Amino acid sequence: MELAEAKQKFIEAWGKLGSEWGINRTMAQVHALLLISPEAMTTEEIMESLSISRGNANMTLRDLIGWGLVEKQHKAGERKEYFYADKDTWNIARQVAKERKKRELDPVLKVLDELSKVKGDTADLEYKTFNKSVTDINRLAKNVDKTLETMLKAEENWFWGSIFKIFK
Amino acid sequence: MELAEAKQKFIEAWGKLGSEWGINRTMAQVHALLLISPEAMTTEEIMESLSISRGNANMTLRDLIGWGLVEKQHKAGERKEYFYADKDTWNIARQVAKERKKRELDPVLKVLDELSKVKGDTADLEYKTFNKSVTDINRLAKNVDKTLETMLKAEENWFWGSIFKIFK
DNA sequence: TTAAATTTTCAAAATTTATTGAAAGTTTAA
DNA sequence: TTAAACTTTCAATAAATTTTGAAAATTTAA
Repeated sequence: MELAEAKQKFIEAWGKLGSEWGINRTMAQVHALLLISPEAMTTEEIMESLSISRGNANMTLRDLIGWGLVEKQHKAGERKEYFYADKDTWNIARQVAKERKKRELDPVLKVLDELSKVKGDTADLEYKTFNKSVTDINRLAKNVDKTLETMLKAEENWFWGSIFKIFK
Repeated sequence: MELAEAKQKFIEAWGKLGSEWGINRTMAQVHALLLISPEAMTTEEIMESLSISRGNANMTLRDLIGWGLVEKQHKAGERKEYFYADKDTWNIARQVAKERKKRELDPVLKVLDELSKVKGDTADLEYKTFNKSVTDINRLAKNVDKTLETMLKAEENWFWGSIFKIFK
C-alpha cells in the first residue's frame, strides 16, 4: 500500500471510530491528520487536506484544543497560526479519558449517588428493583472511575504491566 | 425524592449517557425502563411509559435483543410478547463490551494492523511520523483488547479485586 | 492611523439520524 | 377457513447534528 493511501485509510478509520463513540467525525479526522503530520499545519492546509470549510476547520481546531489534544504554534516572522498534535499515544488516551470522565462520567455518578439514596418501602418490588439496579450500576461506575483515576496518574508501562501481571 | 421522580431521572440519565457514547437515546431509555421494572413489559406498556411510537418501540426492542440485553418472554395463555432485561450489572457491562469490541474495536484493529505493515523510506519524516503514530495506537488498542478479553471471561469480584490489589 | 491578513462567529443550508404511523405480514383461536 | 390480535416493515417526516460561507471582529505591519 502507498503511504498516501495508508494515510487516507487511517484518517477514515479514526473518523469512523470517533463517530461510533460520540465524537464528531470531522474532529476525529482533523486529529488523525495532525497525528500523522510531522509538522504543525495551518488552517488552510487542513481545510485543503480534508475538503472542509474554514468555519468548520476553525471550530474543530478550537474543540481539539479544548480537549487538550492539539496546540497552537507560532512561527517566527509569520502571522498565521499553526496547529500541532501531541503524538504521545498514552497522553492522548489519558487526555480523552480525563475529559470524558469530567464531562460524562462524573455528572452521571452524581445522579446515581442521589438516586441510590432514595428511600422507599422495602416490601415494594418496584422500589426494590429500582434500588438494586441503581445501586449496582453505581458500584460499577465507581470502580470504573477509580480505575480511570489511577490511569490518569500512571505511566503507560506501569499501568499495563500491572494489569497484565495478573491477567497474563 | 419520590420513587416516580427518581425513575424518571434514572431513565433520563441513562438516555443521556447512552447518546454521549454513540448509543441511540431511545434504546438506552427503553433499557433503563426495563432495568428498573421487576416484571417483563409489553410493547404497549413501553410505548406508553416513554411516549414513543409502536414502530420505534418494536425496532428498539429488537436492537436490545440483538445486543443481548433484553429477552422476549411469553406468558401462559397470553398472546402478547413480554420483554425482560437482565438485571445483572456485570453481565450487562460484559455484554456491551463484547458487542462494541466486535462491532467497533475489532474492525479498527484490523485496519491498524494493515497500516502498521505499510513499508516506506525510514529517512522520510512523513513516513516515520505516520508509522510511529499508527504503531503506537495499534499497541495501545491491543492492550485494551486484551484487557477486554479478560473482562469478558471474568467474574466481577475477581476482576475488580485484581485491579485494585495493585492500584489500591 | 490604515488596510491587509487572519481568525471568529453564527444564521442558514445540508446532512445524518431517529421517529412515526399506517399498511402489510404473521400467528393463533375458534 | 376466518378474523382478531399482535408484530413487523418502511416510506415519509421530523428532529438533531454538522457544515458552510460570508460578514464581522481582531491582529499586526507599515
